[in-house]
Amino acid sequence: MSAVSTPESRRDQLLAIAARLFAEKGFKNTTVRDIADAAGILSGSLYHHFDSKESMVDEILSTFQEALFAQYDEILASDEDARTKLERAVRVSFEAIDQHPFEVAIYQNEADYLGKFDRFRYLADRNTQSRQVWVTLIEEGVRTGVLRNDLDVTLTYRFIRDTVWVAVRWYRPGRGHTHTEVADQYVRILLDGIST
Amino acid sequence: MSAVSTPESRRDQLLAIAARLFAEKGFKNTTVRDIADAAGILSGSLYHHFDSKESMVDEILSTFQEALFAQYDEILASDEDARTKLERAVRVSFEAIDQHPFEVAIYQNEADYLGKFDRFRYLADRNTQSRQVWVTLIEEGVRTGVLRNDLDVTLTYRFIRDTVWVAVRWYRPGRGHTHTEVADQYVRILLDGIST
DNA sequence: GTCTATATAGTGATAGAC
DNA sequence: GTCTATCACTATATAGAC
Repeated sequence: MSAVSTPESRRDQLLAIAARLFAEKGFKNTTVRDIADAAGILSGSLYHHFDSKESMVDEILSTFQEALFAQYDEILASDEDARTKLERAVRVSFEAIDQHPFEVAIYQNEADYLGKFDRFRYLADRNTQSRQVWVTLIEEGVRTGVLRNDLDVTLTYRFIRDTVWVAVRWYRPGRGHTHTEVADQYVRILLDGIST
Repeated sequence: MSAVSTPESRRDQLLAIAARLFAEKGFKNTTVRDIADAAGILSGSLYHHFDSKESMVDEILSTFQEALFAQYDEILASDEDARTKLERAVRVSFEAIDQHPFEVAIYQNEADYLGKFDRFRYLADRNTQSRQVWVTLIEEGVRTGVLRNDLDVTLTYRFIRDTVWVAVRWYRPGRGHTHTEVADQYVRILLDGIST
């Protein structure tokens, strides 16, 4: 069992199945029986692996976010110019949509609602952290003169954040454009606009 | 069915309450008891006004979409230049977010899932119609030289559509910016980009 | 137009056998 | 690791009284 080829544990298989269903139908619309059916077992058997349905979505979201924010931290800490860092942050996000579409979709669709409960408080915290990442990069860009100085920073932050993540609604890995091509176009529009 | 000047019917009051809850908590997360509680009645009493919870969201969405698409049709039919029409379409959308935030939020959050059921097939039809509106305007812009001719039309359509509607996630009427100010900034970024 | 009372079905979760 | 069997609870919806 080498590190690279270790077969996915049963637990991880079940989590992957649940993630797909949560993303496609929504957390509340997905029953534990749906998950068990898709896995070819009975619903009671799921509770050998997980405490609750809530635990499943919790593990899916927290695992994904940990990996994503490690990437943002790396970019923030780098000594590249602001425009490059902003571009990299956008590209990392599109890569996440490509490689973890279900996790991104679940976060986009459920975080607002789930974040209200104590157990999912970390979702709101991550949201704040994400805001800091983007705002830092935008302010640095304005300060160093690579971005327009008449930008409303908060509005621009929301524009970028939403613009990037909302692509999870239509982007499908391996269909049409690659995530790199999509990121190219998005960065181009974002930086230079669509007009002549 | 009520005339323009008559006070809001009980039915409309209940629909407004349901719309707020569906937008805030999601359709599935909102129970008929939640709606009845918020209205100060018991859940059974709701069924004097509506067939089902599904009928409620159906009426909310179809009524809203009818009004919205009438506005798009008017823009498409006008003889202004492509850039003006595109701007107007963006502004009409932000106005909808301002005046019907709950309806827009419900559509954004639930249309993908609901659209799979026969009863809500019109949601998918409206989606196609919306695509035609934006693509028509973009292609006219490229043809008349007011938009860059290296744009991927489909990608640009998705960019604009998503960019506009996703604002419903954070925009709150009467707080911070007006919908006109937000539209100004969005149009500016969309057309000219954020870089110097 | 609302309430009382209740039918009916679904849904998350548990205990113990295999 | 999964199944059998089932519990407790929640949810939509109905019928008839007021």
